[in-house]
Amino acid sequence: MCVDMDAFFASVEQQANPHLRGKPIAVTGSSARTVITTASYEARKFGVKTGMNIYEAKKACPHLILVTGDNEKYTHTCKELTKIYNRFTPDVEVYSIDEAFLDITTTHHLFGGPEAIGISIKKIIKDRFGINCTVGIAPNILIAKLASDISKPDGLRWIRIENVEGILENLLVKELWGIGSKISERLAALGIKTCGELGRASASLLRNRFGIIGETLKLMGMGICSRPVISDEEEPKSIGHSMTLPKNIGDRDEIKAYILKLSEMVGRRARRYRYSGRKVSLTLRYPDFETFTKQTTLSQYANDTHIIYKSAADILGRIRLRDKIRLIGVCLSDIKTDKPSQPSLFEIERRRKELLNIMDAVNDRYGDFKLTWASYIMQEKDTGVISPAWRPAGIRLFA
DNA sequence: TCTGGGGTCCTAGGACCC
DNA sequence: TCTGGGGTCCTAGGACCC
Repeated sequence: MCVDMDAFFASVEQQANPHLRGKPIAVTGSSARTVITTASYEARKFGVKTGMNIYEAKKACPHLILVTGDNEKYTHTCKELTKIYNRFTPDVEVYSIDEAFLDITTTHHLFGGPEAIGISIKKIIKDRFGINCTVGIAPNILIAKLASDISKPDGLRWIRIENVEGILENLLVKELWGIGSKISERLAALGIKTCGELGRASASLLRNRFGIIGETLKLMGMGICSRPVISDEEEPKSIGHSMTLPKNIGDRDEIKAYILKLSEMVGRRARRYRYSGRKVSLTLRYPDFETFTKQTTLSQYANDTHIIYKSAADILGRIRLRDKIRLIGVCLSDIKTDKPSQPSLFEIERRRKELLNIMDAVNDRYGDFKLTWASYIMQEKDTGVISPAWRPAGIRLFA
């Protein structure tokens, strides 16, 4: 079963503020150059879509109401939703903040069958949070996801195994979870437009053109998918932050000030959840949107803001910039959980760790960089205040 | 008042080692 | 009288997802 909230962020905002109900609204980020994150269905009627910039969205719908997103609200709701799913099965995969997979194979009979569970979940969520969701039920995740995608909004659809073939026959491959614009274009070049055609395509042809995923593509066309519901929370593989700058900047010291800011955000999140990483990457985007990433490997696992910052700034130092920069990103990857902190043999190490812990605690409570190193303040002074980025992150690493 | 932010997975090429 | 085969690690880039 796939449970997908309808226009999740927008629905939550409409619930929180009755004035917004029934109106075309869109949730955005907080920075100046933001885009639409979610549009209410009232706004979608006018053509407002996720990813549009504000200018485009306002052009499509002049009386569109813009609401700045509040991630904590959505994360909180997501956690509450997860508890509801868990009443029906322990096998719940919280795939994203607004979407979950439930394996009800062995539990549905306890609740009167799959459809009854879907109806119950929809009702509980509607009663409790006032928001709609769409439920897809199928023999596997791929088709359950499809069932919910094609039944939005406020839908419930059970695709039984005997109906899979018929539904896929004329469905465009792009509609399948995992087939994006590039693959569907390449398939179209082979004369494959529908899932039916994909399922009948030559396996060797697909293998030749797409390598290892060729086989999977054919199976997907046939509606076959063996991906299980992964209810165990997996360890994250990277922790990163990026931000589009209020204005494009070319000054390296200014860029470095943002790198520091982002390094602190990354380091603090890593420390909070006890992760260290061995690779640091810096992503930059030019005004024309060309985007590139360079990374470096550390000699040891680390999560210190200093080390992350220094690595990222070193990378910057090796780059010849051809233009101003519009986006900067810092990411820590190749990460692992820290061992239960074994006290260091060295007094100075111990004191340093303790100091960092205290600084983090203060900053968690009072905000980024309320307590920081004097050397950092000197840098920041040059460039004025840097506002924190709004962050529609996955739900994994929230407190 | 042009185009966000956070992720995962895969491929390919080069350096280096035995 | 032309240069193997097997492997790891590293970096960069791209496709895809929400």
